[in-house]
Amino acid sequence: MDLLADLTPPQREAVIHVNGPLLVLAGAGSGKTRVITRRVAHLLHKGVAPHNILALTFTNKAAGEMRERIEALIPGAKVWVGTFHGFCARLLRAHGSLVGLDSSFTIYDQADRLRAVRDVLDAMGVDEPPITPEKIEGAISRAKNDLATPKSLAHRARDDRDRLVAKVYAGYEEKLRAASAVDFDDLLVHVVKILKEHRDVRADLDARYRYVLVDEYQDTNMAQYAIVRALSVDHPNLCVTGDPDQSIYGWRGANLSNILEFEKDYDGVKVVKLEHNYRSTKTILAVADHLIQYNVNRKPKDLITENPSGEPVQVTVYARETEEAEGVAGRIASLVREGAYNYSDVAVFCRITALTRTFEQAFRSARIPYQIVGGVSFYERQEVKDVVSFLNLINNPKDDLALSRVVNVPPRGLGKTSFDHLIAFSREHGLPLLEAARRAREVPGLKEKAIRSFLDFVTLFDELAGLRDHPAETVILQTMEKTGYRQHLKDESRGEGEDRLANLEELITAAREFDHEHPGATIQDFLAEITLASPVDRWDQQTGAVTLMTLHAAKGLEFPVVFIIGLEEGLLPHSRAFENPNELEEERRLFFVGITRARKELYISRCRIRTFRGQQQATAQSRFLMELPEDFLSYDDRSGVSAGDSRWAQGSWDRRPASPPRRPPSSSPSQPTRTPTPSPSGFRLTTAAQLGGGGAAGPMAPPGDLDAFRPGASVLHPQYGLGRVVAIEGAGPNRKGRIAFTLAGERTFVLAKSPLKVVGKTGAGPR
DNA sequence: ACTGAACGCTTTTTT
DNA sequence: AGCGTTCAGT
Repeated sequence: MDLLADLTPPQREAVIHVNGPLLVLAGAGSGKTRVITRRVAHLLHKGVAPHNILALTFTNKAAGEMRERIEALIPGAKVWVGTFHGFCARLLRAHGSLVGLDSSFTIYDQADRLRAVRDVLDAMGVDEPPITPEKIEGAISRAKNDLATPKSLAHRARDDRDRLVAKVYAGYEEKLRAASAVDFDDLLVHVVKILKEHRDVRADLDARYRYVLVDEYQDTNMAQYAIVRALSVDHPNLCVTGDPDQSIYGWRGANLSNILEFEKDYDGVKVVKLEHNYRSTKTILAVADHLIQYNVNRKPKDLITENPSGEPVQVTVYARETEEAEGVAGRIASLVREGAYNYSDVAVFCRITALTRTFEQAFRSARIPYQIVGGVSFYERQEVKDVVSFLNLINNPKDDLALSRVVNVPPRGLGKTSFDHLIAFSREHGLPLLEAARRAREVPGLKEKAIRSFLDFVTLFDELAGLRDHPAETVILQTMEKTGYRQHLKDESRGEGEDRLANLEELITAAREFDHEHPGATIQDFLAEITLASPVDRWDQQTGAVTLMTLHAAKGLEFPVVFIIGLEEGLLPHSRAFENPNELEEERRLFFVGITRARKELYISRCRIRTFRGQQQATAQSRFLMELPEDFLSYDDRSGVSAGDSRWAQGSWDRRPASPPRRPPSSSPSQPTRTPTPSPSGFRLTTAAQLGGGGAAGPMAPPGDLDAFRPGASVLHPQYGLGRVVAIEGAGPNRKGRIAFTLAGERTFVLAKSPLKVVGKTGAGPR
């Protein structure tokens, strides 16, 4: 076929570019994937050898898609397409020894790393860390993404917490090294180290991967940048594609300047801009474009489409989240009933996974087929993890974390005490736990019964370890039999055992498929595959079901009909982003990504009351709602509070910023981004209890002045100064208010007992 | 050593 | 609210 015939001039430019660095700035829906795959095909046509091409993506799903499309253009092309992490894992199997890594290293997932951090804290004798293990783990991860070592971290530590983090980081590294394990970040970091310290290896790889392509370049972090950079020194035929407006992984260390500075970084960069959108209606695009212009830190970009105008974007307000879910379900049902769409044409996006639960229920009772992407991954389920841990131990006998997980599964009488003795012994002799268990007789303090159990375990292990080089399916089946795990689940008194066995059956199926697709592969390969798999990878557009996923997971996908739910302050934008303008802009980009997934119809909703962590809370509408262009919206308040009073129904839209968003870059602090959030106007009933029909038990609350504290209201505190009500928690006289102070951050007060004064209502009231 | 109960914390997002 | 971790009882 002619690779160029159906391309626009800019697309063609990108496709036919062969040598030298190339930056493709691709707006949402501009046919980016198509351009990349065509370019690969073009390179191959020009005589570039397939093994000289390396295409890197962020998710396996994106990689799979790209591989498929290249395969369709050039059947049998052996181009390496994969994720950064997968690529690095493979590289480390071959070159890991350069950084002291066995080729059989284990890859730790998030749960493993947390476990490891806890163990280190334990070993350090820190009973009550001043920061949570999660935070420490996060700090370590961030450090790694920035290529910081424990030493450099210790060096720039400012306070005790920093020092603790640095110390735990050091202990953590040592623990992983001893266990011959790497975490997700290490996969990248170790490769960076190799590339930096071994010029010959770097040069070889640079020459080998003569043509490198990186997708979603705006989401690369320092480590990923360093890898790409090192592979493009002698042969800078690097093609990166991305869209700064779709950068949504800053929290994970993504560095936007990688893409913004690309032109300065490489010599003679060719830049191609793809601004033509082939996906969405004019209306949807206008809404997205209008919104994203509120970002100050941004390069202007046009989004053009010749698609039809389409329907207005519908914004709906519901009373509470159950109604939001039912409303969406009802809408989907009628869309499908009318025959315009299939279930698989529809997606529902939310900011956080926790919100999917309500929708699950609503879909179930409306008999709408759905699939949830994200949440607890299949491979994180306990029973799956147990079996997988055993596989990990077989593959890497030094993996202490894996051993501690399975040594007493099913229960064989090894409790904490015995295990502690074993740990002490292993520490003293510098042995992996498995070796310590082998010498259980020498371990001081062990009871005869425990000794025997440990030895039995080792015998069992040895037996299974003999299967190391067998196909994954065989090893799993044998493990389940010989350990008695299958029997153990069968015996489980409650019905849960059935489900768990079913999950393990699924694991076996996955292994069988893997064995089939990768003849000659070992459990090591299987383990790497499943550890690096993400929930999104299992998602399938063609299942005839509505898709329910987070906004993050939605990147790179498209659907004819999209619902974005929970447009509330604290949710989107997420409360953790409130204080940081950059994070706030990232939230806006996240919303932007969601909007631009939609091809034909877009529905946006929020509710006035949301139950979160068991608490009912009145919500404030998202500030982003006011940044959408009114002309392209149709607004529907179904929360009931406005019934019969049209003034209220319009209210929410009275408070939008009067000025158009296109503004000089140096606009005053009163620019739209900083506009204080209006309260949910038209919301006469202030507390959750009142709106819910006074459902809360207890004495009637004397409404009094407390009702003046509504989300959005401005308040004054004698000490903390000016603030804004973010949320009201609970109802009645003891209700609490969460106040975001301009200077003092967020604090919570029992309103009746606080010296807070309402000084003004930002929200629209009846005039 | 194992079981059930209280406790406390949380995840925003993911390779 | 739900979950996992820790605690108390047998």
